[in-house]
Amino acid sequence: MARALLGRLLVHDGASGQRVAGRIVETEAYRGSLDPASHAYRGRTPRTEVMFGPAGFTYVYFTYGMHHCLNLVCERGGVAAAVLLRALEPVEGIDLMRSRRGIEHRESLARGPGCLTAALGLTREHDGLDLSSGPVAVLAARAERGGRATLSGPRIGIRAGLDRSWRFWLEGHPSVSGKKR
DNA sequence: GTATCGATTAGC
DNA sequence: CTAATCGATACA
Repeated sequence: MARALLGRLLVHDGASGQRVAGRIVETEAYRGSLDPASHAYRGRTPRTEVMFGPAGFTYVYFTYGMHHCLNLVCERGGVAAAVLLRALEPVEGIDLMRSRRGIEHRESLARGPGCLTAALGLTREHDGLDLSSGPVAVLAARAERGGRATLSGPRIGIRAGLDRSWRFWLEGHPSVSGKKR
């Protein structure tokens, strides 16, 4: 699922009326009860409730006292699975992303999960939104891969579950985070 | 109630 | 390598 989700993410900004969008170039899969690295590993909590619901909703969490991360919920109700969006190549609304991030370099605007939400203007207010009817939407487009291969490897920033290659990224893409591109 | 620890990032 | 910074969670 995380591999298949490489496509385009769209976010409509209610306040400004502007739209920001980017190609999804890096993702990670988290699989609830099967996955010691998942927030849902130890069962339902208020924060992870949305992951136990049906696919097609956002899960946005706050971490390290300063960053937000965006996930897309997968699988049927009762099965807690989600895909963390780690990086985008900015395509639309680039100037808005620049002003939000306070940097110029396009490839770095949404490079890393915390930078991605900052560039898109996403916070806990965007948790639990329906991808089919809200301001956050996804277009699955094979053409978005631009001929690059999809590589996989261990997820970043976790201590448990390092044995699984559940991080996926477009080979050599300049907007991919981490050491391995 | 209290303690611990992050699915991170920027900076030295 | 480390500081920043605070909510979610586990445990008493």
